[in-house]
Amino acid sequence: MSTAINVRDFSTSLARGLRVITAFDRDHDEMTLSEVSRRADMTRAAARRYLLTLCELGYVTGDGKYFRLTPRVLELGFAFLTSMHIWERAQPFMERLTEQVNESCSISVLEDSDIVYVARVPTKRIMSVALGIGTRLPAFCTSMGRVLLADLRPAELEQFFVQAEFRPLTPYTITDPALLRDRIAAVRQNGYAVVDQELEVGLRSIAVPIRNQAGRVLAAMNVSGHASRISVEEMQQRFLSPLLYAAEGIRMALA
Amino acid sequence: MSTAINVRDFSTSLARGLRVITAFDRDHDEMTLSEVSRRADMTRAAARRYLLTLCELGYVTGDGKYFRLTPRVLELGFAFLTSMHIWERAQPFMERLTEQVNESCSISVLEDSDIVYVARVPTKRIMSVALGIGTRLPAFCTSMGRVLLADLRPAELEQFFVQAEFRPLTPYTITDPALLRDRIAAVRQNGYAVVDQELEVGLRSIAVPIRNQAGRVLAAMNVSGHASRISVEEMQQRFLSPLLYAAEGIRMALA
DNA sequence: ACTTATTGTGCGCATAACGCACAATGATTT
DNA sequence: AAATCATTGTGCGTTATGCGCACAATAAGT
Repeated sequence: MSTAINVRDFSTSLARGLRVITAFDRDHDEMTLSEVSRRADMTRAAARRYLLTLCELGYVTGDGKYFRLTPRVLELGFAFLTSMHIWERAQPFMERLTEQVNESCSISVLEDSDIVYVARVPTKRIMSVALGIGTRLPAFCTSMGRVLLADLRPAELEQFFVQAEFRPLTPYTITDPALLRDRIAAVRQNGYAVVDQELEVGLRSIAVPIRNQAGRVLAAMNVSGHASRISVEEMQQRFLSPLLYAAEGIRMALA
Repeated sequence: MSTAINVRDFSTSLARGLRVITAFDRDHDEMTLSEVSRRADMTRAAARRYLLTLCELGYVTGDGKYFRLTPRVLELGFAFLTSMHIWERAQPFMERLTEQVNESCSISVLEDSDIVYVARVPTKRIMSVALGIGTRLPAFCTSMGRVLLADLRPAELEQFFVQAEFRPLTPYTITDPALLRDRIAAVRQNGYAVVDQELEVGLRSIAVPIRNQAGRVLAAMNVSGHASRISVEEMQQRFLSPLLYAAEGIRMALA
């Protein structure tokens, strides 16, 4: 996030209104006025005005007691997704790769200390969309995350180590900062990353960078599979070349 | 949209701030301050304050000249998507149906005069997510739309005919209101809808309702295919039973 | 170097949005 | 049925938020 802006340039009403939208989630898909005011941390009267405003604009609907979001809020996020149309060009390369290796394939970008999925081609097993585009995962223990971290400038990488939390997600998760730095340095050296069951037991993945013409890393692309089906060695031997080949194709397609 | 609210309950700052977000789209994924102020229809100073506020909150980023949305705006839309988790339970039925009929399958709800996709299982040909959840299509010329319209109460249906525009999308699109009413009545009678190339030349689809325990229609589910591969008669003979069967399974799963 | 376009920003001003408090309504308990 | 409790609706006085202007600074184009 940028350095704090001049307080007179900050719109508290917009910020509070957005807090009302984000007060809704999976476990609070419908809420009363009082619930919204508690979760959004504002008075009932303020919450009421924002809810009525969002109703008027079509983003929220109410039945006299409960409020809920409408599909129209997707437009707010879609404004971002449609701006990500660049990755549509990656689609054919990812589909071909998925057919070749018979595993899922994803592309993500780095945001704060997370990766965010911007494209995905699953294997035949179909996933719901909520697990696709927009998904955030911690960068430190994902193969795509390590690829993206490896391309950060030294000051950026320092900032990452200052703000990220390295909570173990499995018994295999590397959380020691010194060891993480070593892994990231190795990725910088090797040009790819393999992560073995650090995010989720049973999940292995290998990732490579997608670069622009100037050589700077735009995104990372991975292929992932189940530990029961593929070893780390097999993953490197079978997947690295097709991944690099697909990344090169994408690089040229984006030019 | 609800009747207009008391002007003192309406937050113009929130409304304007949201206009800034929706000023971004596929063709305007990055914009200067002046472009944003033109597209959001506000002064440069106002646009600037909202952009700085959105930067501070992490929804927008800027490089000193161009502003662009960040993946964080997906959270605004995801607040809705995660509230749609109910349809995750439909997923297994849809997957089975897709395997059975070898065509794409979707579920949608009605909003204003459009349908909005809330679940989708494509065939082996993978689609990018932007064409999935959240997609809006006109209700009047889609099979799912006609199913949903058929369940509207008379006053609601009248409201629909008042506000919707029936623009022809193909030479086959039915736009005559009287004929549309007949089709909707037939759907009410038959319990399903077939639409043949009215939305898109070459596209045929058949849809059935998904009802709750009280019998009210919650959503519609369809299977669609290409006119070159399947006739209308075949669609009815081969797809109607599996569709009804899957809808019944979903109804019981949602109970 | 000059011109044009765009951006940054301080500031006076008007009103948008604030929270309070009380009435109304609905749900729960006795 | 009555009492109690919780929640919601809303008018209103107050003030701080957000407004647009205008001018300086910067960038781009000729």
